[in-house]
Amino acid sequence: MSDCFEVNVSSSSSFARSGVLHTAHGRVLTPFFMPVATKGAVKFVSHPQLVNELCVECMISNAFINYLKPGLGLIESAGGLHKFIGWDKSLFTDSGGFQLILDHFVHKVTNKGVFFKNPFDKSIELISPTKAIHIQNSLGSDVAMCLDHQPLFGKSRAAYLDSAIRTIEWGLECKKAHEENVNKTNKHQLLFGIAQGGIHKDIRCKCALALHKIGFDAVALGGFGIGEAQRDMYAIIKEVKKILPKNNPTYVMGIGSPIEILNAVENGADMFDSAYPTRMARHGLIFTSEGPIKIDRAVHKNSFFPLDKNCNCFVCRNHSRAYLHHLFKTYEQNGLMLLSYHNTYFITNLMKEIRLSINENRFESFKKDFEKNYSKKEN
RNA sequence: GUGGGCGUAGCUCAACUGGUUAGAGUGUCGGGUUGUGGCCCCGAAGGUUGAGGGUUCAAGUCCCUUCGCUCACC
Repeated sequence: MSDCFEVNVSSSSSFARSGVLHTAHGRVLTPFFMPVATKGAVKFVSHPQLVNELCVECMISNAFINYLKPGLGLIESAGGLHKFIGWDKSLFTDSGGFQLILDHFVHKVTNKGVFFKNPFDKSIELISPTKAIHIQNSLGSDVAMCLDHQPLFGKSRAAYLDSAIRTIEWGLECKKAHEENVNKTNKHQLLFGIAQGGIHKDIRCKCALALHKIGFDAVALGGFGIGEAQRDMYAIIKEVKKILPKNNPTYVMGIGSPIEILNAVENGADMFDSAYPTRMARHGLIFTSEGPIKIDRAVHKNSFFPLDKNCNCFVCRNHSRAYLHHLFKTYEQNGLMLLSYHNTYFITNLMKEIRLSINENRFESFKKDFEKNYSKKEN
Protein backbone atom coordinates (compact mmCIF):
# COMPACT_ATOMS: atom_id res chain seq x y z
CA MET A 1 0.00 0.00 0.00
CA SER A 2 1.48 3.32 -1.06
CA ASP A 3 0.76 6.77 0.31
CA CYS A 4 -1.08 7.85 -2.83
CA PHE A 5 -4.28 8.40 -0.86
CA GLU A 6 -5.20 10.19 2.32
CA VAL A 7 -8.52 10.54 4.06
CA ASN A 8 -9.41 14.05 5.21
CA VAL A 9 -12.88 13.82 6.71
CA SER A 10 -14.85 10.75 7.71
CA SER A 11 -18.59 10.92 8.15
CA SER A 12 -19.74 10.34 11.71
CA SER A 13 -22.83 8.39 10.68
CA SER A 14 -21.72 6.27 7.70
CA PHE A 15 -18.66 4.97 5.87
CA ALA A 16 -18.59 8.09 3.66
CA ARG A 17 -15.32 10.01 3.63
CA SER A 18 -13.52 12.68 1.65
CA GLY A 19 -9.85 12.70 0.79
CA VAL A 20 -7.17 13.19 -1.82
CA LEU A 21 -5.66 10.90 -4.43
CA HIS A 22 -2.13 11.87 -5.44
CA THR A 23 -0.96 10.98 -8.93
CA ALA A 24 1.97 12.04 -11.10
CA HIS A 25 -0.32 14.65 -12.64
CA GLY A 26 -1.69 16.20 -9.53
CA ARG A 27 -4.18 15.84 -6.73
CA VAL A 28 -7.73 14.64 -7.21
CA LEU A 29 -10.25 15.32 -4.45
CA THR A 30 -12.35 12.29 -3.50
CA PRO A 31 -14.99 11.05 -3.90
CA PHE A 32 -14.73 11.72 -7.62
CA PHE A 33 -16.13 10.47 -10.90
CA MET A 34 -14.03 9.82 -14.00
CA PRO A 35 -15.62 10.31 -17.41
CA VAL A 36 -14.73 7.52 -19.79
CA ALA A 37 -12.40 8.50 -22.64
CA THR A 38 -12.02 5.11 -24.26
CA LYS A 39 -10.09 6.31 -27.29
CA GLY A 40 -8.59 9.29 -25.55
CA ALA A 41 -11.62 11.53 -25.78
CA VAL A 42 -14.89 11.69 -23.87
CA LYS A 43 -17.54 11.15 -26.50
CA PHE A 44 -19.11 14.47 -27.50
CA VAL A 45 -17.38 16.42 -24.71
CA SER A 46 -14.24 18.34 -25.63
CA HIS A 47 -11.09 18.74 -23.53
CA PRO A 48 -11.64 22.52 -23.08
CA GLN A 49 -15.13 21.82 -21.76
CA LEU A 50 -13.83 19.13 -19.39
CA VAL A 51 -11.00 21.29 -18.06
CA ASN A 52 -12.38 24.83 -18.13
CA GLU A 53 -16.08 24.37 -17.53
CA LEU A 54 -16.68 20.97 -15.97
CA CYS A 55 -13.55 21.04 -13.78
CA VAL A 56 -12.81 17.38 -14.43
CA GLU A 57 -9.56 16.44 -12.69
CA CYS A 58 -9.30 12.85 -13.84
CA MET A 59 -10.52 10.61 -16.61
CA ILE A 60 -9.99 7.03 -17.73
CA SER A 61 -8.92 5.67 -21.09
CA ASN A 62 -8.79 2.12 -22.40
CA ALA A 63 -5.34 0.55 -22.82
CA PHE A 64 -6.52 -2.28 -25.01
CA ILE A 65 -8.44 -0.07 -27.43
CA ASN A 66 -5.50 2.36 -27.72
CA TYR A 67 -3.19 -0.58 -28.26
CA LEU A 68 -5.30 -1.71 -31.23
CA LYS A 69 -5.51 1.82 -32.63
CA PRO A 70 -3.53 3.99 -33.05
CA GLY A 71 -1.01 1.57 -31.54
CA LEU A 72 1.75 1.89 -28.96
CA GLY A 73 4.45 3.01 -31.42
CA LEU A 74 2.63 6.18 -32.33
CA ILE A 75 1.64 7.02 -28.75
CA GLU A 76 5.21 6.46 -27.53
CA SER A 77 6.48 8.70 -30.33
CA ALA A 78 4.12 11.38 -29.08
CA GLY A 79 5.65 11.03 -25.61
CA GLY A 80 2.92 8.96 -23.98
CA LEU A 81 -0.84 9.02 -23.82
CA HIS A 82 -1.04 12.29 -21.85
CA LYS A 83 0.89 14.17 -24.52
CA PHE A 84 -0.76 12.37 -27.42
CA ILE A 85 -4.26 13.33 -26.34
CA GLY A 86 -3.28 16.67 -24.78
CA TRP A 87 -4.41 15.88 -21.24
CA ASP A 88 -2.30 17.31 -18.43
CA LYS A 89 -4.40 16.04 -15.54
CA SER A 90 -4.70 12.66 -13.90
CA LEU A 91 -5.40 9.75 -16.20
CA PHE A 92 -6.32 6.14 -15.49
CA THR A 93 -6.16 3.33 -18.02
CA ASP A 94 -8.33 0.26 -17.89
CA SER A 95 -6.55 -2.89 -18.92
CA GLY A 96 -9.33 -4.07 -21.20
CA GLY A 97 -10.42 -6.74 -18.75
CA PHE A 98 -14.01 -5.55 -18.85
CA GLN A 99 -14.15 -6.37 -22.55
CA LEU A 100 -13.96 -9.99 -21.39
CA ILE A 101 -17.72 -10.04 -21.17
CA LEU A 102 -18.14 -8.79 -24.73
CA ASP A 103 -18.38 -11.69 -27.15
CA HIS A 104 -17.17 -9.80 -30.17
CA PHE A 105 -13.79 -9.13 -28.52
CA VAL A 106 -12.98 -12.37 -26.80
CA HIS A 107 -11.93 -15.58 -28.46
CA LYS A 108 -11.23 -17.53 -25.29
CA VAL A 109 -9.79 -17.14 -21.81
CA THR A 110 -7.16 -19.40 -20.33
CA ASN A 111 -4.86 -19.18 -17.30
CA LYS A 112 -2.33 -17.45 -19.56
CA GLY A 113 -4.65 -14.53 -20.25
CA VAL A 114 -7.24 -13.44 -22.76
CA PHE A 115 -7.18 -14.35 -26.42
CA PHE A 116 -8.70 -11.30 -28.07
CA LYS A 117 -10.16 -11.01 -31.51
CA ASN A 118 -8.74 -7.91 -33.17
CA PRO A 119 -11.83 -6.28 -34.69
CA PHE A 120 -9.74 -4.50 -37.33
CA ASP A 121 -7.89 -7.41 -38.90
CA LYS A 122 -9.70 -10.39 -37.30
CA SER A 123 -6.42 -11.75 -35.93
CA ILE A 124 -6.34 -13.46 -32.54
CA GLU A 125 -3.81 -12.30 -29.99
CA LEU A 126 -3.02 -13.19 -26.39
CA ILE A 127 -3.21 -10.35 -23.91
CA SER A 128 -1.50 -11.77 -20.84
CA PRO A 129 -1.42 -9.95 -17.51
CA THR A 130 2.20 -9.01 -18.29
CA LYS A 131 1.25 -7.72 -21.71
CA ALA A 132 -1.60 -5.68 -20.23
CA ILE A 133 0.89 -4.00 -17.88
CA HIS A 134 3.49 -3.42 -20.60
CA ILE A 135 0.84 -1.71 -22.70
CA GLN A 136 -0.14 0.58 -19.83
CA ASN A 137 3.52 1.28 -19.04
CA SER A 138 3.99 2.42 -22.62
CA LEU A 139 0.92 4.60 -22.45
CA GLY A 140 2.26 6.15 -19.26
CA SER A 141 -1.08 6.60 -17.53
CA ASP A 142 -1.07 7.73 -13.89
CA VAL A 143 -2.96 4.67 -12.73
CA ALA A 144 -2.76 1.30 -14.43
CA MET A 145 -5.40 -1.33 -13.75
CA CYS A 146 -4.61 -5.03 -13.52
CA LEU A 147 -6.04 -7.44 -16.04
CA ASP A 148 -8.92 -9.06 -14.22
CA HIS A 149 -11.40 -11.77 -14.99
CA GLN A 150 -15.13 -11.67 -14.43
CA PRO A 151 -17.90 -14.02 -15.43
CA LEU A 152 -21.18 -12.83 -16.85
CA PHE A 153 -23.74 -11.97 -14.18
CA GLY A 154 -25.77 -14.91 -12.94
CA LYS A 155 -23.07 -17.59 -13.21
CA SER A 156 -22.59 -20.16 -10.48
CA ARG A 157 -20.69 -19.54 -7.26
CA ALA A 158 -18.00 -21.88 -8.57
CA ALA A 159 -17.56 -19.69 -11.64
CA TYR A 160 -17.14 -16.60 -9.45
CA LEU A 161 -14.64 -18.43 -7.27
CA ASP A 162 -12.65 -19.51 -10.33
CA SER A 163 -12.57 -15.99 -11.73
CA ALA A 164 -11.51 -14.56 -8.37
CA ILE A 165 -8.65 -17.06 -8.08
CA ARG A 166 -7.61 -16.36 -11.65
CA THR A 167 -7.75 -12.63 -10.98
CA ILE A 168 -5.42 -13.05 -7.99
CA GLU A 169 -2.96 -15.12 -10.05
CA TRP A 170 -3.06 -12.57 -12.82
CA GLY A 171 -2.64 -9.84 -10.18
CA LEU A 172 0.64 -11.42 -9.02
CA GLU A 173 1.86 -11.49 -12.60
CA CYS A 174 0.80 -7.87 -13.14
CA LYS A 175 2.60 -6.72 -10.01
CA LYS A 176 5.78 -8.51 -11.04
CA ALA A 177 5.65 -7.07 -14.55
CA HIS A 178 5.01 -3.60 -13.22
CA GLU A 179 8.00 -3.73 -10.87
CA GLU A 180 10.37 -5.14 -13.47
CA ASN A 181 9.45 -2.78 -16.24
CA VAL A 182 11.40 0.46 -16.46
CA ASN A 183 8.68 2.95 -17.18
CA LYS A 184 9.41 5.18 -20.14
CA THR A 185 6.92 7.94 -19.74
CA ASN A 186 5.60 7.84 -16.18
CA LYS A 187 7.97 6.70 -13.47
CA HIS A 188 5.35 7.17 -10.80
CA GLN A 189 2.59 5.11 -12.38
CA LEU A 190 0.36 3.58 -9.74
CA LEU A 191 -1.03 0.06 -10.07
CA PHE A 192 -4.46 -0.96 -8.78
CA GLY A 193 -5.66 -4.53 -8.33
CA ILE A 194 -9.29 -5.43 -8.98
CA ALA A 195 -11.24 -7.66 -6.59
CA GLN A 196 -13.80 -9.97 -8.14
CA GLY A 197 -16.27 -12.42 -6.63
CA GLY A 198 -19.67 -11.19 -7.74
CA ILE A 199 -22.11 -10.81 -4.86
CA HIS A 200 -20.49 -13.53 -2.76
CA LYS A 201 -19.12 -11.69 0.26
CA ASP A 202 -16.64 -14.32 1.30
CA ILE A 203 -15.11 -14.64 -2.16
CA ARG A 204 -14.96 -10.87 -2.56
CA CYS A 205 -13.29 -10.36 0.80
CA LYS A 206 -10.74 -13.14 0.32
CA CYS A 207 -9.94 -11.84 -3.14
CA ALA A 208 -9.58 -8.26 -1.89
CA LEU A 209 -7.36 -9.32 1.01
CA ALA A 210 -5.14 -11.46 -1.23
CA LEU A 211 -4.72 -8.57 -3.64
CA HIS A 212 -3.97 -6.19 -0.78
CA LYS A 213 -1.18 -8.49 0.41
CA ILE A 214 0.37 -8.44 -3.07
CA GLY A 215 1.01 -4.77 -2.43
CA PHE A 216 -1.00 -2.80 -4.94
CA ASP A 217 -1.44 0.94 -4.54
CA ALA A 218 -5.13 0.21 -4.15
CA VAL A 219 -7.63 -2.60 -4.40
CA ALA A 220 -10.60 -1.71 -6.61
CA LEU A 221 -13.92 -3.48 -6.97
CA GLY A 222 -14.89 -4.69 -10.43
CA GLY A 223 -17.68 -6.57 -12.05
CA PHE A 224 -20.59 -4.37 -10.97
CA GLY A 225 -23.31 -2.77 -13.00
CA ILE A 226 -23.95 -5.84 -15.08
CA GLY A 227 -27.23 -7.07 -13.64
CA GLU A 228 -26.79 -7.57 -9.88
CA ALA A 229 -29.19 -5.99 -7.39
CA GLN A 230 -27.98 -2.60 -6.21
CA ARG A 231 -28.33 -3.49 -2.53
CA ASP A 232 -26.00 -6.46 -3.08
CA MET A 233 -23.38 -4.14 -4.53
CA TYR A 234 -23.61 -1.75 -1.56
CA ALA A 235 -23.33 -4.67 0.86
CA ILE A 236 -20.19 -5.94 -0.88
CA ILE A 237 -18.58 -2.49 -0.79
CA LYS A 238 -19.27 -2.25 2.93
CA GLU A 239 -17.87 -5.72 3.67
CA VAL A 240 -14.69 -5.11 1.70
CA LYS A 241 -14.21 -1.76 3.45
CA LYS A 242 -14.19 -3.53 6.80
CA ILE A 243 -11.25 -5.75 5.97
CA LEU A 244 -9.04 -3.34 4.00
CA PRO A 245 -6.97 -0.55 5.59
CA LYS A 246 -8.66 2.81 5.92
CA ASN A 247 -6.25 4.40 3.46
CA ASN A 248 -7.14 2.03 0.64
CA PRO A 249 -8.75 4.25 -2.01
CA THR A 250 -11.87 2.33 -2.92
CA TYR A 251 -12.51 2.50 -6.62
CA VAL A 252 -15.86 1.02 -7.66
CA MET A 253 -15.45 0.37 -11.35
CA GLY A 254 -18.14 0.88 -13.95
CA ILE A 255 -20.67 2.64 -11.74
CA GLY A 256 -22.17 5.92 -12.79
CA SER A 257 -25.85 6.48 -11.99
CA PRO A 258 -26.54 9.20 -9.38
CA ILE A 259 -28.33 6.96 -6.89
CA GLU A 260 -25.72 4.21 -7.11
CA ILE A 261 -22.90 6.69 -6.60
CA LEU A 262 -24.59 8.16 -3.51
CA ASN A 263 -25.15 4.76 -1.95
CA ALA A 264 -21.68 3.56 -2.82
CA VAL A 265 -20.19 6.68 -1.22
CA GLU A 266 -22.30 6.04 1.86
CA ASN A 267 -20.68 2.63 2.06
CA GLY A 268 -17.17 3.96 1.65
CA ALA A 269 -16.47 4.25 -2.10
CA ASP A 270 -13.99 6.95 -3.15
CA MET A 271 -13.91 6.89 -6.93
CA PHE A 272 -15.96 5.86 -9.90
CA ASP A 273 -15.88 5.64 -13.63
CA SER A 274 -18.66 4.83 -16.04
CA ALA A 275 -19.74 5.35 -19.59
CA TYR A 276 -23.27 5.61 -18.19
CA PRO A 277 -23.69 9.42 -18.06
CA THR A 278 -22.34 10.06 -21.56
CA ARG A 279 -23.77 6.92 -23.10
CA MET A 280 -27.19 7.65 -21.67
CA ALA A 281 -26.94 11.18 -23.03
CA ARG A 282 -26.33 9.78 -26.51
CA HIS A 283 -29.36 7.56 -26.03
CA GLY A 284 -31.51 10.45 -24.79
CA LEU A 285 -31.67 9.66 -21.04
CA ILE A 286 -30.94 12.84 -19.13
CA PHE A 287 -30.20 13.28 -15.42
CA THR A 288 -32.14 15.97 -13.61
CA SER A 289 -32.50 16.83 -9.93
CA GLU A 290 -36.07 15.49 -10.15
CA GLY A 291 -35.09 12.20 -11.72
CA PRO A 292 -34.06 11.02 -15.16
CA ILE A 293 -36.00 12.14 -18.22
CA LYS A 294 -36.03 10.85 -21.78
CA ILE A 295 -35.56 13.80 -24.08
CA ASP A 296 -37.01 11.95 -27.08
CA ARG A 297 -40.42 11.64 -25.42
CA ALA A 298 -43.21 13.54 -27.12
CA VAL A 299 -44.02 15.39 -23.90
CA HIS A 300 -40.88 17.51 -24.33
CA LYS A 301 -41.65 18.57 -27.88
CA ASN A 302 -43.31 21.81 -26.83
CA SER A 303 -41.57 22.37 -23.50
CA PHE A 304 -39.64 25.61 -23.19
CA PHE A 305 -38.34 24.68 -19.76
CA PRO A 306 -34.67 23.73 -19.26
CA LEU A 307 -33.64 20.10 -18.83
CA ASP A 308 -33.25 20.77 -15.11
CA LYS A 309 -34.53 23.97 -13.51
CA ASN A 310 -32.06 23.50 -10.67
CA CYS A 311 -29.02 23.00 -12.90
CA ASN A 312 -26.61 25.84 -13.59
CA CYS A 313 -24.82 24.33 -16.59
CA PHE A 314 -24.55 26.16 -19.91
CA VAL A 315 -27.17 23.94 -21.53
CA CYS A 316 -29.74 24.48 -18.80
CA ARG A 317 -29.10 28.23 -18.73
CA ASN A 318 -29.44 28.61 -22.51
CA HIS A 319 -31.51 25.86 -24.06
CA SER A 320 -35.04 24.48 -23.80
CA ARG A 321 -36.19 20.88 -23.75
CA ALA A 322 -38.05 21.62 -27.00
CA TYR A 323 -34.80 22.61 -28.73
CA LEU A 324 -32.86 19.62 -27.39
CA HIS A 325 -35.76 17.31 -28.28
CA HIS A 326 -35.69 18.70 -31.82
CA LEU A 327 -31.90 18.27 -32.15
CA PHE A 328 -32.09 14.74 -30.80
CA LYS A 329 -34.99 13.65 -32.98
CA THR A 330 -33.36 15.03 -36.10
CA TYR A 331 -30.02 13.35 -35.38
CA GLU A 332 -28.22 16.67 -35.13
CA GLN A 333 -24.79 15.98 -33.61
CA ASN A 334 -24.88 19.13 -31.51
CA GLY A 335 -27.79 17.62 -29.63
CA LEU A 336 -25.63 14.72 -28.47
CA MET A 337 -22.90 17.21 -27.57
CA LEU A 338 -25.17 19.39 -25.43
CA LEU A 339 -26.83 16.42 -23.72
CA SER A 340 -23.46 14.75 -22.99
CA TYR A 341 -22.25 18.06 -21.57
CA HIS A 342 -25.23 18.33 -19.25
CA ASN A 343 -25.02 14.75 -17.96
CA THR A 344 -21.29 15.10 -17.31
CA TYR A 345 -21.90 18.41 -15.54
CA PHE A 346 -24.67 16.81 -13.48
CA ILE A 347 -22.42 14.00 -12.23
CA THR A 348 -19.33 16.14 -11.59
CA ASN A 349 -21.51 18.66 -9.77
CA LEU A 350 -23.06 15.85 -7.73
CA MET A 351 -19.56 14.72 -6.72
CA LYS A 352 -18.67 18.27 -5.73
CA GLU A 353 -21.75 18.51 -3.54
CA ILE A 354 -21.05 15.09 -2.05
CA ARG A 355 -17.51 16.19 -1.08
CA LEU A 356 -18.80 19.41 0.40
CA SER A 357 -21.50 17.66 2.40
CA ILE A 358 -19.00 15.16 3.81
CA ASN A 359 -16.61 17.94 4.76
CA GLU A 360 -19.45 19.75 6.52
CA ASN A 361 -20.60 16.52 8.16
CA ARG A 362 -24.07 16.56 6.60
CA PHE A 363 -23.71 13.85 3.96
CA GLU A 364 -26.65 11.80 5.24
CA SER A 365 -29.11 14.67 5.03
CA PHE A 366 -27.76 15.70 1.63
CA LYS A 367 -28.23 12.14 0.36
CA LYS A 368 -31.74 11.95 1.81
CA ASP A 369 -32.76 15.25 0.19
CA PHE A 370 -31.24 14.33 -3.15
CA GLU A 371 -33.00 10.96 -3.24
CA LYS A 372 -36.32 12.51 -2.26
CA ASN A 373 -36.06 15.03 -5.09
CA TYR A 374 -34.73 12.48 -7.57
CA SER A 375 -37.73 10.19 -7.12
CA LYS A 376 -40.33 12.88 -7.86
CA LYS A 377 -41.01 11.45 -11.30
CA GLU A 378 -42.83 14.55 -12.45
CA ASN A 379 -41.00 14.76 -15.74
C1' G B 1 -57.23 10.55 -77.28
C1' U B 2 -55.30 5.11 -77.53
C1' G B 3 -52.68 1.21 -75.05
C1' G B 4 -49.88 -0.73 -70.78
C1' G B 5 -48.41 -0.61 -65.49
C1' C B 6 -49.65 0.69 -60.52
C1' G B 7 -53.10 2.26 -56.23
C1' U B 8 -52.40 -2.34 -49.38
C1' A B 9 -50.30 1.00 -42.01
C1' G B 10 -47.75 8.07 -41.73
C1' C B 11 -43.67 6.28 -45.50
C1' U B 12 -41.29 2.11 -48.61
C1' C B 13 -43.15 -2.44 -49.84
C1' A B 14 -44.91 -8.18 -48.89
C1' A B 15 -49.16 -11.64 -49.25
C1' C B 16 -47.65 -18.96 -54.01
C1' U B 17 -52.47 -21.03 -58.92
C1' G B 18 -58.84 -16.87 -54.83
C1' G B 19 -58.49 -19.95 -48.69
C1' U B 20 -57.18 -18.95 -40.78
C1' U B 21 -57.32 -12.92 -37.43
C1' A B 22 -53.72 -8.80 -44.47
C1' G B 23 -47.44 -9.10 -42.76
C1' A B 24 -42.29 -6.74 -42.63
C1' G B 25 -38.92 -2.63 -42.47
C1' U B 26 -39.04 2.35 -41.19
C1' G B 27 -41.66 6.05 -38.51
C1' U B 28 -45.00 7.03 -34.06
C1' C B 29 -45.86 5.91 -28.57
C1' G B 30 -43.86 3.43 -24.01
C1' G B 31 -39.73 0.61 -21.27
C1' G B 32 -34.55 -1.03 -20.85
C1' U B 33 -29.22 0.48 -21.28
C1' U B 34 -23.28 1.15 -16.13
C1' G B 35 -14.55 -0.27 -16.41
C1' U B 36 -15.33 0.51 -26.35
C1' G B 37 -20.08 1.72 -30.05
C1' G B 38 -23.45 7.58 -32.20
C1' C B 39 -26.18 1.58 -31.14
C1' C B 40 -28.95 -2.28 -29.71
C1' C B 41 -32.98 -5.00 -27.12
C1' C B 42 -38.26 -5.52 -25.42
C1' G B 43 -43.43 -4.02 -25.67
C1' A B 44 -47.74 -1.22 -27.82
C1' A B 45 -50.74 1.47 -31.14
C1' G B 46 -51.64 2.01 -36.26
C1' G B 47 -55.45 -0.85 -42.41
C1' U B 48 -63.50 -0.12 -44.91
C1' U B 49 -56.46 -3.23 -49.31
C1' G B 50 -58.46 4.33 -53.83
C1' A B 51 -64.16 4.24 -54.47
C1' G B 52 -68.67 1.59 -56.12
C1' G B 53 -70.89 -2.78 -58.04
C1' G B 54 -70.57 -8.09 -59.59
C1' U B 55 -68.94 -13.59 -59.62
C1' U B 56 -67.99 -17.20 -55.50
C1' C B 57 -69.02 -21.13 -49.72
C1' A B 58 -64.83 -17.57 -49.67
C1' A B 59 -62.01 -11.55 -53.08
C1' G B 60 -56.07 -7.54 -51.56
C1' U B 61 -56.14 -11.39 -55.53
C1' C B 62 -61.08 -12.64 -60.79
C1' C B 63 -64.89 -9.38 -63.82
C1' C B 64 -67.32 -4.39 -64.75
C1' U B 65 -67.62 0.89 -63.78
C1' U B 66 -65.26 5.05 -61.84
C1' C B 67 -61.28 8.22 -59.63
C1' G B 68 -55.99 9.09 -59.10
C1' C B 69 -50.71 8.40 -60.36
C1' U B 70 -47.30 6.84 -64.09
C1' C B 71 -45.04 5.16 -68.80
C1' A B 72 -45.36 4.55 -74.12
C1' C B 73 -47.56 6.01 -78.65
C1' C B 74 -50.70 9.54 -81.40
